[in-house]
Amino acid sequence: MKNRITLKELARLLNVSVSTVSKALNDSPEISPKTVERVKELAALHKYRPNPTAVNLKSSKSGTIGVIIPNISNSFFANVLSGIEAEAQKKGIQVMTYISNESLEREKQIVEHLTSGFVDGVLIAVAEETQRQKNYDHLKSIIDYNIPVVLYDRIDLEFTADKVGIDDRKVFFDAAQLLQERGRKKIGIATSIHHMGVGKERIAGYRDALGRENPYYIANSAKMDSLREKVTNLLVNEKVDAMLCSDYSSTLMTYRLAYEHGIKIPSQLQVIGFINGSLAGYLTPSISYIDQVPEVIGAGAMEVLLNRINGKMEKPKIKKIIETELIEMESTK
Amino acid sequence: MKNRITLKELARLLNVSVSTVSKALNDSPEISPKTVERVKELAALHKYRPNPTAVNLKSSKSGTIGVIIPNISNSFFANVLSGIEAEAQKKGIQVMTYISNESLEREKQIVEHLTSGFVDGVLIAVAEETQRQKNYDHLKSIIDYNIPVVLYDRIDLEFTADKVGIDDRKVFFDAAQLLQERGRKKIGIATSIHHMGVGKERIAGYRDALGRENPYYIANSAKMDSLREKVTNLLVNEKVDAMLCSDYSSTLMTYRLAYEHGIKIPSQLQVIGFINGSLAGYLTPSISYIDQVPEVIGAGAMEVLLNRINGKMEKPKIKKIIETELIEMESTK
DNA sequence: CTGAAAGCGCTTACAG
DNA sequence: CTGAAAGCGCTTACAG
Repeated sequence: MKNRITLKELARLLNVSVSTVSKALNDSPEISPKTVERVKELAALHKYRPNPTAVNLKSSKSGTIGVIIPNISNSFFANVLSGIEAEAQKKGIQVMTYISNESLEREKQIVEHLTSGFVDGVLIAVAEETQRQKNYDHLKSIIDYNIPVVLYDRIDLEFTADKVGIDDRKVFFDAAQLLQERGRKKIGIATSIHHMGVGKERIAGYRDALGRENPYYIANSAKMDSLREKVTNLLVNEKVDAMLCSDYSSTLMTYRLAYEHGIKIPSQLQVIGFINGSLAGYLTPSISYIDQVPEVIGAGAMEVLLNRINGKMEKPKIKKIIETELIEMESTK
Repeated sequence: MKNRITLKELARLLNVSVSTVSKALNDSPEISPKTVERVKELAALHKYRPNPTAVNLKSSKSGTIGVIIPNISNSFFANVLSGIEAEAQKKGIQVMTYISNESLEREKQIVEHLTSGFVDGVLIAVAEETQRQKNYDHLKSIIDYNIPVVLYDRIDLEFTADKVGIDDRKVFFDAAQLLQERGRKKIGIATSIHHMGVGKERIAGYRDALGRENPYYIANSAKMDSLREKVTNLLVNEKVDAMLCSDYSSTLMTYRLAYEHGIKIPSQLQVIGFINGSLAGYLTPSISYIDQVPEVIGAGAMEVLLNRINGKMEKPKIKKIIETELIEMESTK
């Protein structure tokens, strides 16, 4: 058992005061070069590292941020976390991870924790239930405690905070247009997130592209059974010739249903999905997808948060839009 | 701006000492019921919560554990994290997440951080590079600092610590046997993790099942291009009639290559993969897979770690094996 | 250039 | 039953 050495112990061994040791290690100009050298040498020998808890207590900073993730099974969020963590590592920040599982109750508990002083800032994608109920009081309480909050990805909601995400409306507008350019006449949309802000924006983008004269084909449900039914209806009865899928589940389900009903992709049905790149290329056929660049969103959110923490930003909240890319693969060719 | 209220402030408002307030809030029998009530009332009014950093400093515990994840894009690890986080939440423990990206260098940096006193314990799945180089010195250093370490999932390596994972050898033995029972004669294996302990065990299980008399068909490479070539060779030239895939990438790649070469699943080729359940059912055809119950592994590892931290376990290190299940779907029927 | 003192927000052994 | 004091491991304004 190695016991971590403290300043006090170092001071005793060197026959100087604790203050001197502390200053020497922090390169204070007050201390003579000779002493600095002696101190640093011994510190290195004993592999001294300051106790982070003590430093935090003094500075009333924790060097830690909290990240709230709605659903880690969704690889999009896993990759956002990856971007956050990479950026944190560069800046020497620790990341506390919390998973809300889309639950308002759980989100409240997490926030309760966070406001007790664990973290210097919070990154959050608001849970589905929270958005459905439009209950943002707990989020306000974070801000009341003077802890900066940045919303990532799920940014289309009526809550004032810094936001980092994509332009959901434009992305879907562009995607629908691409399908039109490919000669598709009956374009449907599948979504399990239509009751969330981002979901609504995506549908709005789809409508914008189709225009008033064309009928809309919308399969929307957060319940998988019901979504399955609605998508099947679009594919089999309405015989749409293209599908736009707004999220991971609806993308995979659309693919699966086309397979089950013997509908050929892309000849009979073109598909654009929201799915991560590594999976997109493996699907059969490979699927055209919108690369949401999750790592970039994560890193961007982290950057905004750090600027906010360090007081480097103007008062008004900002909205940072990350550019996405539509990657064409077999499903639209 | 709400400033967090402190014990001192509370004491001032109540005209008692800080000690009294502290004891009252901690239900010390020393304090009169009346005082306890007064104190608690005011504390509740001001939503007092103890500063965790100060409490940590006193107790020299952080109530935090560190989790090192090799690769978060792999949904298996994302789900393990989910299990860890859920268990942590129950026990009131915070989780610091670190992603090694399979890099030894990064893993060393993370450990450097962890040993400076941030955490009470560490959960780790050792990075690929680390295992390849068998360089475990940094892990030993965690233990030297008296911080308990539990290895999860990647447990077949020569490093003594508590371990929680699955019986990789048996799982693959059983899977290969199932394919034999289904009448398959030429069973191949695809793996991108053959140089890791778990990968070796899986191949060993496959060999055990085939026995000495049958030829082995092994496609192994950590490089995707090279793996693609080797799997193609098994499928097209060797004409294997079943494939066992040891990990996420090799599973998806095998499926994709069968599709590209017009090989029908399951009639011409039966496949068993390592992939998460939600994806397995959506693939076309749906794929039989080994459910590694990642959440259970995460929760189990957390439990062992907490017991270790609280000194509730005997000296010798333990190995906890989690039961898996083979879920049959269309690809083996 | 060095050190004693105060303090970050708590807990707890000790005295009264 | 209450409070003063010491201490967890640091930093820093102040004195010398």
